Amino acid sequence: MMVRKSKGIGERHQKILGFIASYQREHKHPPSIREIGEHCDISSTSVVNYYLDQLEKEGLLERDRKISRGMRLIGDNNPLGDMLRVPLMGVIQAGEPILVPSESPFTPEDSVEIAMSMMPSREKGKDLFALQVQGDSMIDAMINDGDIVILKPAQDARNGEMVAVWLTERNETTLKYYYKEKDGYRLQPANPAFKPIMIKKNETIDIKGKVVMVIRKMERMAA
Amino acid sequence: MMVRKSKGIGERHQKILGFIASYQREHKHPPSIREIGEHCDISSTSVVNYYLDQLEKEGLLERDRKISRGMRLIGDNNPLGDMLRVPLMGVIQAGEPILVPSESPFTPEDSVEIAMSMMPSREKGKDLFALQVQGDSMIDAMINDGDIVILKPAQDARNGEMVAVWLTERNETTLKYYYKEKDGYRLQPANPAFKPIMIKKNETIDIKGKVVMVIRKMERMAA
DNA sequence: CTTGACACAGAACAGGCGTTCGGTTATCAT
DNA sequence: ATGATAACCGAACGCCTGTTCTGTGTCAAG
Repeated sequence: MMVRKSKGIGERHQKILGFIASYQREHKHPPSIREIGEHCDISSTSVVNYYLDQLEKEGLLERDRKISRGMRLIGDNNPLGDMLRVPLMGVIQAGEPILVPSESPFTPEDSVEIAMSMMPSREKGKDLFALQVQGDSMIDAMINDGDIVILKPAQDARNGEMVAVWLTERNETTLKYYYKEKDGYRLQPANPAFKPIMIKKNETIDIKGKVVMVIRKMERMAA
Repeated sequence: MMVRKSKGIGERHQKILGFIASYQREHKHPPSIREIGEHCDISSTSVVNYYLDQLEKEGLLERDRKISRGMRLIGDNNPLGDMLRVPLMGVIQAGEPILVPSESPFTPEDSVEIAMSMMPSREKGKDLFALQVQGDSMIDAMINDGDIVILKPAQDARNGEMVAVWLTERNETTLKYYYKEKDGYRLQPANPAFKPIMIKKNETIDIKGKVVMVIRKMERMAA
């Protein structure tokens, strides 16, 4: 028989970690000790328990004693994590006002999953929503056609925050950094190559939300 | 006593769903029927079972019969999901070559969590890595200072793919759309306002990887 | 009033499942 | 050789847990 001298983790440990991960991916709950044994060619539950204890000592696993399937993978092994499901409300484009989920009648055909750990500040509110940018009108905000922007509903903003605004007078939706100034507002593009839009006090701006995150998937591109 | 006429889900159902979600967030495994009962003020396991069956009929829950804690939330209720943990290898900036995780000696001080469902194509390979952009040198790629780019190691690319390249002759790292042409290569910026870089056949380009995704967190901005 | 669906309680049963303990084998340092 | 240690096995014990069955009170329709 194979004998290893108790240092670090061996092939058997790896196999068990891998099995727990794949099992949990499939069933969404951890396996039992006996299930681990079956799939890792260990005929005795006590041996599985033996390995599990070692993995716990190594800090790769945590166990809730006495609780069925009470184990969880730690660190890089853990395939599961908290995530936010953000409803994808539709598209945002220059010519049309964006649709903010005003209370109930929202039907997210699709949704976007974001890892909790990636969320800035503590915008962990459940009222976030996402829009897909259509067209090149947001280039000056460094946002491409097809990008997904995650927004948090808001009516006002603090200086330096990027907001989605509906410019009533200009009949335009845009994403800009917001600055309140003495004679009105300054809407600053993210791209320094573009000039800011100055809004006089008599004009109205309609802040729809704060931009929390921008995601761009690089699928492919037309030639 | 309260009596509801069997249509849809009521307050009790909501409470149970909420408890399962929060329990799973905390323990990383589902609760037992008795645990649900305790926290939802249901004194009999049969009643919990009763509600669980209804939730399953409503399609909000799935159950593995006979299996301890064998339940999972479906759809928007599910707080857990498959995610990829991508190692954050460091920074990418114009003046320096990027460090690609060449096999083993990689020490991801930090990592980035991406929902599996957000991954383009089937780049579900585990060899992805992330870099944080430093400086404004990638503006022409529509990528800001501070953005995080997810890369897939590659030595060559197909037309239309965005790649990270090290331009040996120019001593520069850049992100561009890649096009092979008759007399060399054309590296096209994402921002149409910028001109492409033409690479002659005698110059060498060193493709480091393909850009799979770009993520921008909008924390705040300096005034 | 009767009937029946519905919401719920409680207890008992049976299998699931973690734990424990006595034993066995193989390797290695002394 | 020999004792120590690591890596197993098998079975038994007992709590954990899902399931099932009987029973009760409420409310609305007939």
